[in-house]
Amino acid sequence: MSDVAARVGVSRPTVSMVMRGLEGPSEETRRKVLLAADELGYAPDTSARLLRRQRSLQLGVVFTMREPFHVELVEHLYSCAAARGYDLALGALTPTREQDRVVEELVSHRCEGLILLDTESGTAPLGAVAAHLPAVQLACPVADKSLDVVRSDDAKGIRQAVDHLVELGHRAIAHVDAGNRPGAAERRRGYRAGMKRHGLAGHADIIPGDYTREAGAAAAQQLLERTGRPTAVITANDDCALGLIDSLVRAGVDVPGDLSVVGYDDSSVARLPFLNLTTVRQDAARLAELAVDAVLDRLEAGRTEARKVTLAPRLVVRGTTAPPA
Amino acid sequence: MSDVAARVGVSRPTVSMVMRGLEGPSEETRRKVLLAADELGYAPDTSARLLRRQRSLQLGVVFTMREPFHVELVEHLYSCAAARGYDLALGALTPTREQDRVVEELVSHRCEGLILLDTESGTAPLGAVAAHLPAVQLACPVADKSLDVVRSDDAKGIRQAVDHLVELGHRAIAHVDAGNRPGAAERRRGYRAGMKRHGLAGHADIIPGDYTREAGAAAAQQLLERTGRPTAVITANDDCALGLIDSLVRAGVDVPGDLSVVGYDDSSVARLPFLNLTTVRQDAARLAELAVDAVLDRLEAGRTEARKVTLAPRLVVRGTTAPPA
DNA sequence: ATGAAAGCGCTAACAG
DNA sequence: CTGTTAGCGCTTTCAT
Repeated sequence: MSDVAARVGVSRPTVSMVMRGLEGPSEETRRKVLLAADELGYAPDTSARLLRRQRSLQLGVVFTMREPFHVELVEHLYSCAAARGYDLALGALTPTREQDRVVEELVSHRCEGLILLDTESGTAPLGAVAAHLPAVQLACPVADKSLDVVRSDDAKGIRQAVDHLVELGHRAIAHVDAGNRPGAAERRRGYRAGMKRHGLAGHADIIPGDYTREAGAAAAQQLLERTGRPTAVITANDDCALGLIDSLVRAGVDVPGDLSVVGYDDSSVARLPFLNLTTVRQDAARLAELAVDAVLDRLEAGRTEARKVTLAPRLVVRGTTAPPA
Repeated sequence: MSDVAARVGVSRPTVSMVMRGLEGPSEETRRKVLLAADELGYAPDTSARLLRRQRSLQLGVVFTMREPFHVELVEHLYSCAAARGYDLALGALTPTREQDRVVEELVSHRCEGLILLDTESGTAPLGAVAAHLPAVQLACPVADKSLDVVRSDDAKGIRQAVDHLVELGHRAIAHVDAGNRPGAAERRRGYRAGMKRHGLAGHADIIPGDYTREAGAAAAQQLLERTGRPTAVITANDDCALGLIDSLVRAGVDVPGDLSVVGYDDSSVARLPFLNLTTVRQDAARLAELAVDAVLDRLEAGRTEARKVTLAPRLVVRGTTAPPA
C-alpha cells in the first residue's frame, strides 16, 4: 500500500479511502490510485484490515462436501451472508479433518460466528466454543442447550411420509435409518411415532443405513434377500433413496409398482427427471436465512438466550409412491 | 493474549511460545499458560500471527462443490497441503459468486498460491493474478501459457474408451459432451481422434450435454426418441453417465445388453455397486499431490517457468460395457 | 481534501 | 528461561 501511495504521491490513508470507495479523495486522485494499484497488482490485505477494525465479518461454516443437501445449504448461506455484509469461511470435514480441528481453525481465523451443518455426536467442546462465539446448529437437532438450532421438524416430516403411505393403503412400511449420524435419531423417532399412530407399531421395521447411496444399495440388497418384503420404504435421505431404488430397479423390482419409496430433504437428486422422487421437502433457502439471522442477532443485537427454530417440512408427492400391488 | 499473560504473570512472548509449542518455557509455565488460555477461551489470532510473519501458509482453492470429482480432489488437496505445512482457503463458485470475485477474495486474504479446479472459459484476469501469485490449473487444460497445469491426458483417456468399445465390436459409438465447460473440448477431440483412428469418423455422433446427471438424463431422452440408436456411448463424466443409464434402464433399455456406456473420472459414483460403471480413471490423489507440488515449488524453490504435467489416465472396465447385441 | 501518528494482536531479535 | 522493544499493513482520529 505504501508502494501505491508513493507511486501516486499521496499518503496511505488516501489510498485506503480510495480502495474502500469512501467519499473524500478527488476524482483525479481516485483514478490515479486505482491505476497504480492495478499496475502493482495491489489488493488490500483483508486480515490486516480486519485486525485493525477488530471485525472479521466472517461466519465460519462447518460442513461435509459429500452431502448434496448441505452443499445446497452452503450455497444459500453464501448469499444470505453476503446480503448482510458478511463473508463465509468454509471449514470442510474430511476423512483427515475431524470437527474439533476444523472448529479450532475457524475460531483462530476469528470468524465472528459459527454455523454447524454436521455435528458429530458427543461434542463436548462445542459448548465451550459457543460460550465465546455465536453458534447455530443448522438442519439437525443437537442436545446442547446453549446452542441455537435452526432445523426442520424431521419427526413430523417422517410422520407425514408415513401418513401418505398409509393413505395409499400400505401397512408394511420399513425405514432405512442413518444409524447414529446427526439427525438420524429424530427421523427414526418420527417413523416409530407415525407407525404407532396408525396402529402399525407391530409392522415397524428399521433397516440400518446411512445418508449415502452406498447405504441405500446395501439396504436394497438386504431387502432382496428377504422372504417377506415391505410394500413401502422411507429412507434416511434422498441419496439413500437413490441408491436403494437404483439397486432395486436393476434387480427387476418395479418402483412404485412393487415397492413405494419416500426420500428426505428434497435435494437436487429428488428432482432428477428419471428419479422423480416422492420426498419430504426442507426449505434450504429459508433454513439458511434463519441460521444467518440467528448468528447475526446474537452478534449485532446481543441476544444471549438460546433460540430454537423449527420449520414445518412438507411432503412432496412425485412418482415413487403408489398404492401397494 | 495479554489477558492470559497477565493472569499467569508472564510476558506476551512467553505465552506466544507456549501456544506455538516451542522449546523454552518451563513445564510449569507451559501448564499454567495452557490452563489460563482454556479458561479464558483464548486461541491465537491467525491473521495477526501471519501478518507479523508475512506468511499466510494458505493455498486458495477455487472449485465447485457440485462436482463430486472436484470434491474428492479438494479432500486430497487438504491432506497434501497439510503434509507440507499449509492450509487450504476454500473459495466455492456458486450461482451468486463467479470466478473473478472468488479469486479476488482469496487474494485479498493473502493466500500464497492458487489452485483452480473449474476455470470458466475466457479468463483474462487470471493471467494477471498468476503474474503475482503461483497458480495451477488442476484437472482441466487451459489456454493461458503462464499458468501451471496438472491434469490427465483426457484425449488419450477417451481414445482408450473408444479402443475398448471397438475391441468389443462396437462401431456406432456416440459421445455426450459437456459443451463449452472446462475440459470438454479436449474430451471431444479425443473422441473424434479415437473414432478416426478406427476408420469410424463417419459414425462420429456428438450429443450435446454437460457434467451433470440432468444432462445425462436429457441425452437419454434424445436417444430414446431416435430411430437408429448407437450401440455404445461415452459420456463427459461419471455423473452424466449415471443420469443417462438411470434414464435408459427405466425406459427398458438394458445396459450393457442393448447399449454400452463408459464414464469419465472414476469418481465415487462409478464404484457404486448398482452402477458398477466402466470408466476412465483419473488419479485424484496423485493429481492433488502434483498440484500442491507445483505451487510450493514456485513458492519455495522460486521456479518461474510454467510447468505442464500430464498424467496418463487408465480405463477401468466394470459392468456397463459388453459386446453389441 | 489530505497528512501524521497511534495501535489492532502477534512474533523476531535482542537483553537480561 | 523470561522480558523489552519494534513493526507487520491497515484504519481511525485528529490536525492541517
